[in-house]
Amino acid sequence: MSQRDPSHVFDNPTSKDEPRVILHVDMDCFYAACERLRHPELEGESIVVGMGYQEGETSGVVATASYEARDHGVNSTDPVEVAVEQLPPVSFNPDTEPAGHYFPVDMDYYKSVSSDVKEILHDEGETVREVSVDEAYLDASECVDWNEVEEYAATLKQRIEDEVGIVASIGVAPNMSAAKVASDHDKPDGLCIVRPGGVQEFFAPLDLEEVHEIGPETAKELRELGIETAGDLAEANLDLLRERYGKRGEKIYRYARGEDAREVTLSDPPKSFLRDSAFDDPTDDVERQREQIKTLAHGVAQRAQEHGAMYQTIGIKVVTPPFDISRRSDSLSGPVDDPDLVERAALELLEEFQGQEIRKIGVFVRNLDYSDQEQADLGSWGSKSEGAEKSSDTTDKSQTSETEVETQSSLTDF
DNA sequence: TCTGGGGTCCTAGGACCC
DNA sequence: TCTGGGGTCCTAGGACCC
Repeated sequence: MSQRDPSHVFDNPTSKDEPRVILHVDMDCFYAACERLRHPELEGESIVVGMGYQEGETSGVVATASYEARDHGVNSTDPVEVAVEQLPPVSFNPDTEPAGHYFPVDMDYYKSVSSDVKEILHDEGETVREVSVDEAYLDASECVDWNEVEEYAATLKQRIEDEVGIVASIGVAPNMSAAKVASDHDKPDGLCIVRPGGVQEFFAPLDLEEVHEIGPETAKELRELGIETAGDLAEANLDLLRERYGKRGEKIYRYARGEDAREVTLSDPPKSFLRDSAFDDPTDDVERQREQIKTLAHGVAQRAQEHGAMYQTIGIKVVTPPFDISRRSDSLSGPVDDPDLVERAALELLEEFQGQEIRKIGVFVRNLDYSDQEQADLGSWGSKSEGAEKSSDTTDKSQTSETEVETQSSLTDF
């Protein structure tokens, strides 16, 4: 874009006559495909990858099920306990039929496979936005014409299969939202092209949930208003949608009409980090809760460190039965990198939940800072600390260590 | 089927400042 | 002492995505 003719400098780059060529690349059953990649003997077999699952146990939920496993009734987010009833693990009894091969999630490995794929994408496209480990957008407007799109996308798909060994579904459209829906449309092993003139027609018959950013809640509400399909939504009253859903109302309206002006940009650095984990059973045991918090606090601090991020806000997420999510957080006067402080702060925030049964617990940091400026003075930590010292906390950074000692005691005294 | 471990954005309301 | 209108920052919760 920097090469544009200077006389066009006042043009809106998104409203140029030439429709953009946007691809959405989505790997099929990615975790299962990765396991198959390193276990080629499992070709054609049912594979289930479980989060929180451990060999020989039935804890956790299904992260990904291969299509063979889906044919036996195993789906994403099913508890492993339920999945094994449909499809017993081979390890339980090698003679049962049908049977599935169960694996715990191995993110490091999946990330390494993913980066091989992303390398090809960067090689083929101009701008690549990596959305998650198994998904990315490409803007190919400058390197391909709409009448060569099919060949371009097919080549990309083939390269991924040949060079990495896994199958991706690709959607091509003049904007991101349509490309995303298209990649899903012919899964698995899909290649779906929605040409500039055909976007509205493509969207009209779709189910509400297929529109980006419409989940079960919104879909239910919309149906109560008599809106059943994307086509209905495209013709709904925009003012009413705005009134009811704010900015999102307009977004889903535009998406349903096949309109999306977002540009494909490089991914932003993370804005928050979270480590959370569920108890096997909800527990009100304070010691267990505190131990969990300590582990998670150091885990999240380490993750921030690995990303070179300092944090200004520390918080906890608490899930109590049936599934009520609460968050509590506190902010500092400036960004820090201090795992022990994360632990102390998280433990203090946990006190509010004393005596309550907790099903799941997490520690997060937010308000990230990726520059390596000096750590902020810690003296003003916590909105609950007495206001008296507040006036002294902006002055001299050389006093940090002294102030930190004070802070430490104020955090443990309650 | 009650629910794993990550993330994002938006909104509402309170505190505080001028 | 009572008061208006506006801005900014922060927290908490909801909904969504993978």
